[in-house]
Amino acid sequence: MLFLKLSRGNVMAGRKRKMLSIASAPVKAVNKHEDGTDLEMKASPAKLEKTSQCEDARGDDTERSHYFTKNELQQRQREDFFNQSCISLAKALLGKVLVRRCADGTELRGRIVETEAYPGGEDKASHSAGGKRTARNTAMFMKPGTIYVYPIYGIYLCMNVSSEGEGAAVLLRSLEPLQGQPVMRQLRAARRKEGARQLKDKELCNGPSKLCQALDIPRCFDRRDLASDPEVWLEREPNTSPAEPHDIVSAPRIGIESHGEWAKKPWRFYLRGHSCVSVVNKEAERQSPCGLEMSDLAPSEAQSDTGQHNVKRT
DNA sequence: ATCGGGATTGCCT
DNA sequence: GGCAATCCCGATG
Repeated sequence: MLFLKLSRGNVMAGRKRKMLSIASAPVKAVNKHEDGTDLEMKASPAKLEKTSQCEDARGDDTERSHYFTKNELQQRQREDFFNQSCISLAKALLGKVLVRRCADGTELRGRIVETEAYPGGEDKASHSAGGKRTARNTAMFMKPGTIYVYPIYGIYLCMNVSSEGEGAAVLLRSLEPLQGQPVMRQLRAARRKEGARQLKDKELCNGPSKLCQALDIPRCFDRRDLASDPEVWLEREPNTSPAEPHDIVSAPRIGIESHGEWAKKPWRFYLRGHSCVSVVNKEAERQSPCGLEMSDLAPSEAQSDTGQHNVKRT
């Protein structure tokens, strides 16, 4: 197999991470409140540094190479992709695949099916409203493609990708699981009541904090570069075309009701009819074009959903 | 130093 | 559909 050498974590770095991982791992492989994710959430900063996923694979110059396969280089989204306006990027991300390479080499993949644009500036709903820059939201002001991870409600995380524009970023809201579903299910189950029913595939990543759990995205990924990081990146699927406008529903963003007129901006985007979307907005779907002319629909159909589920785009 | 709220989720009725 | 969980961050004094 052809390997191309770039700068970032090599084999030795990987081994070192794995050993540290074992050293800090709980005795039971998967135990509620003792898995790595939980540890990450509750650990003090000093303790946090010892978890494998939070060890900075970029820190040590002597262990700083990573071998990307030719395939990886062809499909990985490079930095110019992220350099577009916030709303444009939010739509362009739909259909792209988020990849997470875990410390043990396991790769988890999910297709992005729902996003929200937070352009910043006047937008009161954004963490960067009014150009406000804080320790938390610094990543929103960094170069397009920078990951912004923030904690919410004390117990969850949300992942964003910065775009062009001061303080602008796109929230990732839902993924369609493509690879590593058993691992995702394990990561998600660790936070749930013992003995709870098994989650369906479409429930693994259908929410902003769910996808962070399922892909093991920790807080310390904040400010990393999605275009060059060895542990997380974005791919386009081969032989697929971008989502057509009629495949994309735009609706008001979720959970920001208190922000008045800004809550009404239709800056949530999702793939029409996709079963992994977290919240379907029938009103918005009725209003936006959907490929079929309204005159093609019987009156009863025009008022209900289109019957599409799990739409697979070509 | 203290205080209030949050780009959510899961469980319960 | 209601509501508790849970804590970091930013605002305020």
